[in-house]
Amino acid sequence: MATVRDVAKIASVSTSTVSLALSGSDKVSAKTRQRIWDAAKTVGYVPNPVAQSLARGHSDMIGMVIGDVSNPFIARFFKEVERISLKRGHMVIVSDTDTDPARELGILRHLKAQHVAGVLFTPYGNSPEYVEAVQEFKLPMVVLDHKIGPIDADFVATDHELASAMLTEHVIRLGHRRIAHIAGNRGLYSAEQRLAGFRKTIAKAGLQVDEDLILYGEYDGDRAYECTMRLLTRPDRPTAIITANNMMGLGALKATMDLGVACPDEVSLATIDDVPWGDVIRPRMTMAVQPIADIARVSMEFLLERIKRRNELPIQPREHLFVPQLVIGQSCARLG
Amino acid sequence: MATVRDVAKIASVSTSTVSLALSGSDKVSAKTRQRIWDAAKTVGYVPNPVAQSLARGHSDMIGMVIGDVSNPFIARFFKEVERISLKRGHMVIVSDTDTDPARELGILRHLKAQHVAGVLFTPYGNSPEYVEAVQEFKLPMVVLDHKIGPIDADFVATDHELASAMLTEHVIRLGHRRIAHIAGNRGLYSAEQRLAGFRKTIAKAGLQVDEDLILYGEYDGDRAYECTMRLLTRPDRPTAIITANNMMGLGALKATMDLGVACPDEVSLATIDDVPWGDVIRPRMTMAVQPIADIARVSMEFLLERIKRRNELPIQPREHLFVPQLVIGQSCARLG
DNA sequence: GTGAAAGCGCTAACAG
DNA sequence: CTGTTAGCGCTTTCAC
Repeated sequence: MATVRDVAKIASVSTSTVSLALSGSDKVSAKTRQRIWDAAKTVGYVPNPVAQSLARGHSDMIGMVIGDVSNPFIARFFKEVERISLKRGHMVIVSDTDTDPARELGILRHLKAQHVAGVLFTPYGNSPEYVEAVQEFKLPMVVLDHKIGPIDADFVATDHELASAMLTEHVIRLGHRRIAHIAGNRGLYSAEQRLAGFRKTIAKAGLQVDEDLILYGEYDGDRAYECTMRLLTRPDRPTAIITANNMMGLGALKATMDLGVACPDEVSLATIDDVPWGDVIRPRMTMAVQPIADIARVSMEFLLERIKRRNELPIQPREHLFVPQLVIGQSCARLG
Repeated sequence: MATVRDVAKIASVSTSTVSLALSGSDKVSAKTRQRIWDAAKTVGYVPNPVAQSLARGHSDMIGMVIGDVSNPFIARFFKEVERISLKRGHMVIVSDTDTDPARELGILRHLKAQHVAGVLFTPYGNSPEYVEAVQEFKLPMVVLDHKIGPIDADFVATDHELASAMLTEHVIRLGHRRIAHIAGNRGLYSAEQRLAGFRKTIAKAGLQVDEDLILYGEYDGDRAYECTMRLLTRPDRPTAIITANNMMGLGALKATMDLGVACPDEVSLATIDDVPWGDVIRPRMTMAVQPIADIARVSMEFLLERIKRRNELPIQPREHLFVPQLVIGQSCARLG
């Protein structure tokens, strides 16, 4: 492996000049720079990122801390992030935490030790201690989906409240009055926001929110299956169910299938998030789809900006919310 | 951030002793070791992995180069690998290459520059130059799924030939005679192996292999959709189709749905790999499921072993094949 | 058993 | 503009 010294020798300059030249500094004359560039090429010099990290105090890696990659929504998000990162010269270290706040903190500690350049983070905790612990890392950070804080980080997400409002409005306009909501994790920002969108839309339509029709499914397919079973076996069962994410949407659908309750004839279903393999799932789900590529793009924009300015004073936290797209399927029927 | 020097000072020893003690060497007396351990604890010392990497010449990161995380099979595999890695003190850098051999080589180069401890690699190339390039990295490596070589790496996979043989045997026993196979990427080890299993089983049953019923779907849902459309619109269409992976299985299923050809009444479908969200997909697919956790466990075992022995002479390449599990669904009907 | 010293490969003041 | 000089934090012979 060729080192800066080898290049320096060949180009007859010092190592520091090599370093400067290769990092594209204009403090090196164009001709020396070219000479150095050529020298580097002939010896096949490739900078050692580990040494760079040590000397600079930070690496060029980006950490990504997520809840569950096996959710296709998240997997696709990761792919986008990686594509962008690589193009900008960053590798990404993903860590799947199974939505466990303790693991998240552990991973963050590891990433901090690795001196990563920055972190894309989907937090699942929200206790004051947790938030403080996150803040303490003082890493360039963009928080996704679940706003916590106040912390020194940007926030990017879909407009959760809007997403569920869109779906709720849709089923109300189809004539539904008894509408249930299977929410995410109790207390989690996105879950409560989505629930709020549901409530407000129901209220706005002059309807009464039936608290018994609101269940927490923890963003988990199996839990949503259970919730749906409870809902569908009630004497006064709802005519429509809105689930707060894709896994829960499928869990709910499975419950209707197992129970033999026809969807959409007997119960309408609508969900936030794109449904994986929606093509072969019948009925086709009506859903509020999050713009994955856009979210990834803006998140990375924010993060790279923060990385660039890492030595400046704390940057004013920015926030960007995206409007989901309402995709009409065959899972909602007109009522009455 | 506390450094070895801080610890050394407090424990009144030299930095080298600290280093030795903390790495659990028995060249340090038990009492000094304890003293150092205490000192480290009081100053909150955490070793800097970047500095360790530079000094040692390799980091404690493990690279994972895969084709497509958005395939749930791969996502789950990643989760297993990460869980094991973390437990053993390794972080993992995943890279999704979209099955592009050129990108794979690029990623491998990056990982090499990062001096990762080792790599888990699913290669999609197979040209001699490609194989040589891979070999040149001389990284502790475990190759998954697609055997290439000969190279100095272990190989772990499901017994591809067996997987398709199991499915083929199954449909033959159900009375099918005109059986089609939608294979993976032409020339790719796993694809050809799976195809071979198909051929051999057909032949063994005394049937004729109809070459027109073998199509390459490139492990891609959309391509498999196209292949299935071709197959189902033939005058002498097959009564059963075996697909070489989950995405293609779903692609085929979608084609039957779109075409209105009833599965399994008019055509039977069976696939290798677990089908994501199989619970809500009707009919339930008959499939040969790969033991993900086992594959992950053995891969990591092999890799960690190679990492440990990284300074010894080339290790005899090992190989481990797993037997898939045949899961009977409702997608295959008895014929005649 | 423990310490001194020499790096790993690169960066970044600070001179010149 | 370019070179000198210190490190970044840790590991690892090699003496003692």
